Amino acid sequence: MTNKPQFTPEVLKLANVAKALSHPVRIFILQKLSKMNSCCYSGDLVDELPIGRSTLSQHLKELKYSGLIQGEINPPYIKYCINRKNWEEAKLLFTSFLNEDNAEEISCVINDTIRYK
Amino acid sequence: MTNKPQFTPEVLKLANVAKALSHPVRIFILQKLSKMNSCCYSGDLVDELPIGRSTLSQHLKELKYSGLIQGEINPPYIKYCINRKNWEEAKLLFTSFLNEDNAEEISCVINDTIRYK
DNA sequence: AAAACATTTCGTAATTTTGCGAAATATAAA
DNA sequence: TTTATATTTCGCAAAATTACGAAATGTTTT
Repeated sequence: MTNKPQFTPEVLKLANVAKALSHPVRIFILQKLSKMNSCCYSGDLVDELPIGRSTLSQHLKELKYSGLIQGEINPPYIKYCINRKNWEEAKLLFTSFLNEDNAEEISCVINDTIRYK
Repeated sequence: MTNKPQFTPEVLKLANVAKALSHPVRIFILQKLSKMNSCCYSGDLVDELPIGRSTLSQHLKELKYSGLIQGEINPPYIKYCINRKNWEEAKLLFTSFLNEDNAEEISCVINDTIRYK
């Protein structure tokens, strides 16, 4: 009879982002792509990573699925870039999670603008 | 022939912390414990989570293994608290990773317009 | 049209993760 | 000493993750 509680959407989102970041290959890719105006091709990345092409492709697929990156088809290449909107959202989520212990200033986002109370 | 590169210790550490955070149960626990002076008993947590006791115990074990929490034996209870030192280190690692995009651009795309139409 | 190229998808295998209930451990209370 | 309590460990099963090479897809170049 004791109803088991559900996770809040925020907790679920955080866990999903963390899962996307939970492999060295994916950390490496995001570290690269998150830098300003940086985009990459799968073929460039594979030379910098200790994995094969098809495995890299799977990691890129996962990052795409998580929304953190996007692939722009530019035949016969695919140009991968960070998805700025989702990346910023993930950053915000994580930053507030990591600083919940010492937050004294409350911030909120309205219409994509960060406002401080 | 082409020597495959290794991951830097920083990338490996980040991936490990992210893995520790990659499950809603573990996010929930850390969210709780990271608040100032907050500690919990396994029995308190299980009522707030949609999993059984033995499963919770496994998640706690994993968080302990990752170094983010610690368990103080307080018979017959075990009091779980954040490991402040490691938590702060993880926060620092993550914060700088998430804000690397403000750093200098390193792009692997050169002469995009010339090479690709 | 054929060959070369960039990348993904498929099929498969090994390993890890997640979850549960039962049993074990260890202490406290009766 | 028996019983109750708090928690973990064990044994198991289902599902997910990671990795690879081969084959497939689609685009250029020759």
